[in-house]
Amino acid sequence: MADVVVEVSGSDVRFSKISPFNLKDTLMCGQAFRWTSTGCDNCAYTGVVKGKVLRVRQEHECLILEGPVDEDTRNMVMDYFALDVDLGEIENRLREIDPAVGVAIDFSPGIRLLRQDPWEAMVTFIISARNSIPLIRRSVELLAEKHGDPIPQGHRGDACDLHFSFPDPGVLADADIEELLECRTGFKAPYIKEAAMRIASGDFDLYGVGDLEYPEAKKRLMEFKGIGNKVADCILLFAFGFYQAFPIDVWVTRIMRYLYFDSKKVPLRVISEFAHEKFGDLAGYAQQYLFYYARNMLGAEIRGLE
DNA sequence: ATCCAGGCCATAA
DNA sequence: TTATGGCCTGGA
Repeated sequence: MADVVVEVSGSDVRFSKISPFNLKDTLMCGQAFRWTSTGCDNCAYTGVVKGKVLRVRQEHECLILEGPVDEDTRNMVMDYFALDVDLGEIENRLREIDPAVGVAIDFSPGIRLLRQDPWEAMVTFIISARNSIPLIRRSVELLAEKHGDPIPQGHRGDACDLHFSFPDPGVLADADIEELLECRTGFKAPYIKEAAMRIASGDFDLYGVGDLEYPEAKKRLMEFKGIGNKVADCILLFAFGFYQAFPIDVWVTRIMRYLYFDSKKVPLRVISEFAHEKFGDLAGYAQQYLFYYARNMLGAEIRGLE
């Protein structure tokens, strides 16, 4: 348990004692898709989280939530950034498990795994299949603009541009496939509608997934069309905080083969078992550092690996 | 033009 | 149980 310190300075809220912390990498590493850099010198980020427009920035090793915000929002942000998690200890434990992961951590320390809204994460990562980050971002934004609610910003800073909440399951359940296609969701459109209908009808208790054990939770999610191994792990890791989840995309596949399998072709199942064995309940964090490192550092070197 | 980018599903053996 | 092809989309 981290002993985060919360203090109000002016209208802003400052969260300190959360070192190591890298806001940019945390928001832009591919786990969340509704943040954009704003403000002077792109030093701040604006995003929509659980129906609220947030503006945050980093000062030294602190997270600043720009205000004024009420106490609920403050607590929501603490939970969203999982500030109760002692990331320094996690990074050290991973370094001990394997210095190779330590290299990835040193490349980009302070990536916090967020606790996003499960429904939004579910739709987002269904969309992510066979898709690129810019297109995922656009699809999610289009869904919000066309089906979400405008969020009144009052007198807050950059009020000139309007933001929209992510639409509830009931709203997307009532949307036509054609409307979902207009959000560039492609062949995933029917998957989104079906998921929305099951959740809106109460047929599936999405928010209860967090109370299950990891294997059972994953099994349940994978019963949805459009949710396979990787997408299920993304939802479990980035929304529910199942840190033993280990999403394996092409980049993780490449770096895992490169580091542990002599760059040889290995079934994903083998990589998955290996990761769970080696990293245990820190697999999700290991994945995030390795993924980021693979994409941004080793890109050209391991691209050829399948 | 052709390829491919942070998968999944249906089908086939 | 593992291996293929197709799929929406849009940028390189």
